[in-house]
Amino acid sequence: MRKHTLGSLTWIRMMRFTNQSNQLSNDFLKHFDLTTAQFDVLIQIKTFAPLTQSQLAEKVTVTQGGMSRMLARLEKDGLIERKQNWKTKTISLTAKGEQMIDEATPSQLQFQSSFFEEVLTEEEMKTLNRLMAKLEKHSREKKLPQA
Amino acid sequence: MRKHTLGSLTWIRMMRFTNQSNQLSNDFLKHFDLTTAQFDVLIQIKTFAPLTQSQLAEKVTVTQGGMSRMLARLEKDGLIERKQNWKTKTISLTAKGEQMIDEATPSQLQFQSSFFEEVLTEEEMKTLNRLMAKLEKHSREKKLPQA
DNA sequence: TGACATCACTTGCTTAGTCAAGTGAAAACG
DNA sequence: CGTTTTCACTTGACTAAGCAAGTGATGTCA
Repeated sequence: MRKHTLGSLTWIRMMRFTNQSNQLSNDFLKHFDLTTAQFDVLIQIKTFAPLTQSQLAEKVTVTQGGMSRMLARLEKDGLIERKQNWKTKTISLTAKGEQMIDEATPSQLQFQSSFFEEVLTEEEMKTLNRLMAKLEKHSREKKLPQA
Repeated sequence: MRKHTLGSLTWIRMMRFTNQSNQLSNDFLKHFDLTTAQFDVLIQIKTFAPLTQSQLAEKVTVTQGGMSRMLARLEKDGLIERKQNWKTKTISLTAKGEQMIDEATPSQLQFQSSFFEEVLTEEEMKTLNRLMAKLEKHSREKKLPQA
């Protein structure tokens, strides 16, 4: 028992790390009345608007149902608008949403980076980024049925 | 705008990757009627029992409230037992829980490893593990008030 | 034109987790 | 002995997400 392979060890560590840093991030974003998940969605909208819910869901790797609820909350808070447009709903930021994300972005990106910059060397960060790119791509492909 | 630093890019990638692989893991564990979160908790109990709820919560980086609920579910499913023991509750696996975790562990660890082994070289995996160890330790320290 | 299929989104039910207020037993103080 | 603190845990209200069934508008085909 306990065949803790290198991979499973790394996996646990990564889970714990993302968990911790996500909580810290939520904490940090409280100034702006945002959560990490909301920030992520808003930044995608800002960057890629106009787009539909399904496109957005795909970008942040969430199900359509999850996205539907998330957007309902953001709409209730007045950060985004959804317009029924032919068969789909087109999503865009409201002025308030725009302002919010612009305000939060610089410090939030800085905050995210700090998790890495405070412990790793420039070289290590590049390596890590490269490895994560590989891993992410692979898991994404694995997720798709059999495309 | 869009000062996407190296760190923030890496962060997003890691988030997406853990998200994806977590879902795949949940999918995989469905054979055993378990979720990733439950598997994680059970394995900790198996390894460190007997222990209290707060100790367990600390190990899997969850709040006490979260742990209370998690254990309530596991108890309802008959996988663990909680005994009021002086002031604290002592947690242990039932026979059913023990059997479940023993059955699931080898393939689940193998599955977790596969995310890495299928894309990275031995050398890269070692590097990644080392970097994650650093990062995890750091974020853990950051999380504690000011200890 | 009417029956059916498809598509984009919503919703009920569930797991998982957060925070903060609440509870109940034991300890410590006076 | 009674009051107050402390501790370990629970619980209510909430965000976030998954799956699967449901809805409603649009397209297709006989």
